[in-house]
Amino acid sequence: MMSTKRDQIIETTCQLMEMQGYHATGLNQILAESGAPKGSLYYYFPKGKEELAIAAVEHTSRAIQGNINSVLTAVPEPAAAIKTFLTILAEKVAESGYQAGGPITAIALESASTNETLRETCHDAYQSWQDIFAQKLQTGGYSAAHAARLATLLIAAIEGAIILSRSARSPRPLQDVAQEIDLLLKCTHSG
Amino acid sequence: MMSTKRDQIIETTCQLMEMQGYHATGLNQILAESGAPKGSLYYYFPKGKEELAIAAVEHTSRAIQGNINSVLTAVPEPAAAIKTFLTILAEKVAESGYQAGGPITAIALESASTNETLRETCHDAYQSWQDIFAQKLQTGGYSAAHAARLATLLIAAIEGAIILSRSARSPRPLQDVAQEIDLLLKCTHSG
DNA sequence: GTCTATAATACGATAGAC
DNA sequence: GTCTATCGTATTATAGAC
Repeated sequence: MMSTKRDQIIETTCQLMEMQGYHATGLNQILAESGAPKGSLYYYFPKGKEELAIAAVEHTSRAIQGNINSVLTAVPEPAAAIKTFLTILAEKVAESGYQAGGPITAIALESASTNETLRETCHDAYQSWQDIFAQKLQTGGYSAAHAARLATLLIAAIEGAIILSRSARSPRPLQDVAQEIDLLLKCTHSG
Repeated sequence: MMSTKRDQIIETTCQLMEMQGYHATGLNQILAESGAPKGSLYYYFPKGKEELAIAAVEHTSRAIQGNINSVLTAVPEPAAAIKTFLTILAEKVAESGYQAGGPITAIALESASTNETLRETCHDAYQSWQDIFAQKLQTGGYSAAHAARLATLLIAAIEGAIILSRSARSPRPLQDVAQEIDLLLKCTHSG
């Protein structure tokens, strides 16, 4: 059977690392908030904190893939679909009290120069999201190369705007980015 | 006299937090690499790690303000100036072995939900860079409001692209973002 | 499989000699 | 002002009962 306690530990890890980052989040804190004892943690994740963080990144990556897919399939036109996605994202971040944004960016930054395994796991997550956006943009008439570049800008702008909105405690950066991205997509349509 | 040892401590802090983030960087490591003893650190920064991190963020903020200003004053046309800035940035990040990118983003993420003082210090840094870009864009014919939105996108895209390039260990994300931003600025020129 | 107690180590911060 | 030794408390990880 699929262990529910394992999932609880992973989700708690996601929440805490989202707010505090990788190194600031202690195993004891994860255990306390998830209600699991230390023995369980090392039973499910024998390699300890790194293995747990990898599971958290992969869990978040899949969840966001689902979010992106559901919006992009619901709205046919690429520019409108991306605008919708960004609008929803801005609302989610604001509603969370500017704590949402996912644990991946924090983990990516803290591990980029110090932990190859975590770095690659984060890179894979970004790549998976970019691929989804790039494929959608191609249906709007962009070449494969141009769609890939636009998707990269999109991921970069989203990650950056989340950081700016959290630092400013304001939805404005996310909203401004949404508006300018929309402008870019309309300008370069089938370019 | 202006203490050189104080500056050494600050610069070492910038370098280490740039690679590892705030919580992963220990005071002992900063002391070891800067050659300063623990007593000196608490003499110059009586409030400890937080005060030191604030000094590091402000130091980096001013340095980057200088970088932006020097490029934007050297190149008259806004779109060309921004393209030049992004190209230089991509080279710097690659040359550093994908370790550069500044300590601010890592500190911003780790402190956004847990430390108001650090959060505001990071926000001020982002705001100062945005203001410089926005002012330059206004000279290119954009309205104040549109210039501000574009500058926000610019900062967001740059911060995000640095994270993507570091995670991918490739200059491509930064280069792709530079190209698409250039396209956007040419599309919407005096729009 | 599940849990507790504890080991080994690193942290930030402080006290006090010089 | 400059430095060292140390305190108290976190951390990750492990050992071993049940």
